[in-house]
Amino acid sequence: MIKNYLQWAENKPTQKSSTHFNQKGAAILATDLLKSYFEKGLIRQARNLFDEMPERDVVAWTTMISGYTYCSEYTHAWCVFVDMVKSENEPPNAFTISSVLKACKGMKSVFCGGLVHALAIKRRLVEGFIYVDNALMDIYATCGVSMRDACVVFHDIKEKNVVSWTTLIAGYTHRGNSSRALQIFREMLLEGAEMNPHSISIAVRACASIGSENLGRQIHNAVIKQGFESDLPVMNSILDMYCRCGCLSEAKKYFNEMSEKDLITWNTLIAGYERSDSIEALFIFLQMESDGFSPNCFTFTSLIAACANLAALHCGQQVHGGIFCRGLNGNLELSNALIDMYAKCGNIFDSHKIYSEMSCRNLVSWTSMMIGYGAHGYGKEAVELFDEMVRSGIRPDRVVFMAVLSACSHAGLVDQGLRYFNCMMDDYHIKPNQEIYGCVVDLLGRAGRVEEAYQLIRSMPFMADESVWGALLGACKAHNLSKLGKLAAKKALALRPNMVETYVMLSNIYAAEGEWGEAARMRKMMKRAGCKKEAGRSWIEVQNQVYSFVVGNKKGSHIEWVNEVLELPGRHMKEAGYVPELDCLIHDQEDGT
DNA sequence: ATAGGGTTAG
Repeated sequence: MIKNYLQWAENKPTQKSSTHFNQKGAAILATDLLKSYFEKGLIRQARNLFDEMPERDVVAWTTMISGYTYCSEYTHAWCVFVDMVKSENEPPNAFTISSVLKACKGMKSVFCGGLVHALAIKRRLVEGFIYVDNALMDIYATCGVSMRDACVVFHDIKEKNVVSWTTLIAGYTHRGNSSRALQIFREMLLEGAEMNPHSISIAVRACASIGSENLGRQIHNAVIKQGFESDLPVMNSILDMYCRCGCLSEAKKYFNEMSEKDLITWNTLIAGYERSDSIEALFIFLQMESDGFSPNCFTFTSLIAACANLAALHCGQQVHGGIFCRGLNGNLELSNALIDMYAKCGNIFDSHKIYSEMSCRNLVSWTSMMIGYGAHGYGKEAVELFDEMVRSGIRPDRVVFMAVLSACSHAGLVDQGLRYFNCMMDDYHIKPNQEIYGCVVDLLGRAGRVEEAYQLIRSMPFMADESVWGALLGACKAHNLSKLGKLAAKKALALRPNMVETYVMLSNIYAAEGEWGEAARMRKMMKRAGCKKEAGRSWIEVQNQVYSFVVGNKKGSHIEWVNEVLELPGRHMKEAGYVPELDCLIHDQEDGT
């Protein structure tokens, strides 16, 4: 190996005029070669060369550490650093420290980061060595328990630069504290630090995650003014911001104007459309493929979610096939999306199959499976899964409590559900939000414990919103409690006067009591509030086509045989002795919906 | 000759 590089070195003209190699020149050339080996992914060759080098100076050691890190071999990088410190010949310099800190970040080891920090203090390589200070901030911000240590380092930096600010902002954003991140972004501008593409893209991401369209637009204007429109990460984050703020047509406009696009650009737009127009998301994917891009895990996750939203089982299965072909089926997020898709398409067994074949799971995996079970009426299974999850050492969050509570509600496991509600507050100190209260009201209400549900609302530490009152209203309607029902409906309407369902329900309560005048008055109020009831729409997939239909749908090319299919469950229900309860039907409006 | 922060997935 060493012969190789000497041969190579001899053929390469040196910048220096010296005609022969001294040791120093050879070492420099060896380090050069070391670097280019890593850049080509030739890790083995780099290691052999390093092992054969007679003199290894601090630069060579540092090149090894950053080379391994470049190739994502973080543990190897760390081992080189340990060997270097042990050998005591070449003490690490600021370059070494910042390189090895990046390796610590790759290992997600704040412990190793702390050791390096201690060594850096001992060798007086902190405060004033901006690369070291910024790298320290970065490891504490990304891997620390909180932002505290990162802040301590930040405040001790006398001359902060854009990188210091950006690292701090990114730390808060990635931890989900985007408003703090944006505060710091403002502070940065006030202190006179100039924004650059890096700081802009993280600030825009923060805007996107809290839906701050206003600030997002301001930053977009600044981007145009300063000519950063050609920077891909910047434009991708702006695209994402418009998507998350619900400005899809604008997002598409800027997408079309982009001269250069990468896979992330396409993925961002597909994910944006998936949330509100899943069919369009699938069309954009087809365009993406004809543009020569191949899908990755991110693309597939959005496509699977789109199929889930559309309840398009066949399409979802085809996408699943594509995932398999590319060997992407081990991806955690993708598996989570598949669990959800199969459950939403009515195929709970395939959902469970994906779940059970996963080699590692996160909170989302468990939650998706529980939501699936709950929606299919498998309350007991959801409850068992929840207990198993807690036993396996995963700490539940509000979303998974929501999943298990809603499963209990649908399966009529009232006391079980109430136990989880109390456990959430007492053992995990999670404060219930509107959604959780709504779920518990629903849980009590379905079981006929409507008075208890009302008392729960009265005991809430904040004002119940229209969805909580709506849950109570539903319970009142199911159990014919007209007095409390009227109260719930009025409360809900006071909070959201344009909720059609509430008017219809209230009107129906009056109608059921024979108070036709009041019932008609509600209808008029509803018209005045300018709202119209969306017809309840159902859909069915037959032979790779999704058909949607409403009650009383008569014309259409395919509706006749869809109706035929639909008669089957009706017949089964009749055979089982089911008698429809006619006074529960929502009274039709004049326009026939 | 060796070191930096940014974009997509519930």
